Amino acid sequence: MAEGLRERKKRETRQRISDIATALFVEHGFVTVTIAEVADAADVSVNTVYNYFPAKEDLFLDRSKDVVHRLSRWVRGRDAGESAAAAVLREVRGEVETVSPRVGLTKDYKHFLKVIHEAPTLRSRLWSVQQEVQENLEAALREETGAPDDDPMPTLIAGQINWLHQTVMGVIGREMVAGRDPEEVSREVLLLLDDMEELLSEKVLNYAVRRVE
Amino acid sequence: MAEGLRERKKRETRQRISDIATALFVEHGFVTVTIAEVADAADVSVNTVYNYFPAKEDLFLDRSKDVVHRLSRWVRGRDAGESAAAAVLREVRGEVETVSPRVGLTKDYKHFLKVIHEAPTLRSRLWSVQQEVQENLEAALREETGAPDDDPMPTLIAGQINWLHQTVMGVIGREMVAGRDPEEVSREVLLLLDDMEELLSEKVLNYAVRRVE
DNA sequence: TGGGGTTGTTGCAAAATTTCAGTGACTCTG
DNA sequence: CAGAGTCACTGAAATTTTGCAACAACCCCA
Repeated sequence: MAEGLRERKKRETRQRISDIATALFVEHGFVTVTIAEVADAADVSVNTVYNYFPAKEDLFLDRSKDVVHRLSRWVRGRDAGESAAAAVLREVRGEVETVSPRVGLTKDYKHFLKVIHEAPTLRSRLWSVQQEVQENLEAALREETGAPDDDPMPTLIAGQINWLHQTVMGVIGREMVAGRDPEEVSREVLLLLDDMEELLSEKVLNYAVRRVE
Repeated sequence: MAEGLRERKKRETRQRISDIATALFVEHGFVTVTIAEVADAADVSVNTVYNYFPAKEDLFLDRSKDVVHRLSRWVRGRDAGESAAAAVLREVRGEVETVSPRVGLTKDYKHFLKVIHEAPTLRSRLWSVQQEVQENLEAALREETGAPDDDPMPTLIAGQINWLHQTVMGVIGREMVAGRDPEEVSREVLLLLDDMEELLSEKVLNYAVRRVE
């Protein structure tokens, strides 16, 4: 099962292109940097870039793709006796408390978001990533609870949990772009999370509780 | 204040382009139809099309733009003694009960959604419209309640209400694309709305209640 | 170890989207 | 009615994106 040279090179090339592109975008902006420039800097042809990334936006959002499975992963990993929403709350609080870059609590996240902010097509794509997160979560909930296909509850709960996550990411983004201090934002968001938990109904907070053995 | 010949022609041209484009997209799909074909059919130059619409997607989503103010309008028009969420629930139920095309309960909505479904860039753009709806609602809530800028509550409530709306539109879309009967979907969605109302906390249901004179 | 199939890469070319600067008709003001 | 300004429209160019055929590096198996 050892990975061949071919596959490694492929992965390396892809990563290199994405990294170089991201760096260029952060420095000069998304619209100004052309695909040709990216290809030049990465020392590949333009076609090779398109071989890995369907569109220009994918060059920048490639790393955001791991967020897609975050919520479903957290839910699947919930403790015994813990509900889906409770698990997500716990995990989010953990990330926020530790001022983790994974939730954007880092100085340079600002530059990242700035690129997205000034490129409408990128912003659109980011929202559709959020949508993927929710669809993914819904599937996980349906699987974990064994709810039938016509049961709307997984859809609804996924929406509620996604609201939680999306709002937190949104607020963090807004504050970081404003140049706030990560530690400070962390403290504020923890308070916000308390507010949000209070806004969730008991039905949401008690959905998909993992059976205690 | 009479509208000059210039402005009328302008509006007419814009509308004509959008209409023709939409018809072509519905018939042949979004990717297949080229801007040049749209321009030809509308008897204008390609550049004129771009004069009115910043990007190809805007040709199709132009009519969806009035959805942006829907939630904020409903909230601003809430009855005395009625909360923001209650007003939205009431209005949505009204639209669904009357099997209104405004919420997509119509046979030909299917073709409309099909165009969006098979064009990733269009789908992205649609999500960002939803986002605009929420931002708009948040602003309305902040204005109506007079909440200070650092009060997170309007953001949170807007998110909750937007969840309501977005989920309803999503379910309707899904069912209509599946070829379901509008009347039938209407009945189902009314039940769904009851489920959703039960999932909303009292805090949400009682936010921004209009003072009784 | 060598050959045949697979596959990533590339150059070339074309189609389509999108941007830009100019032009001419219309409008408004004095 | 003269002149300045505005604005829709146009032609040309830049950029993104797709398609195809060729090439070379890698992988697998005899």
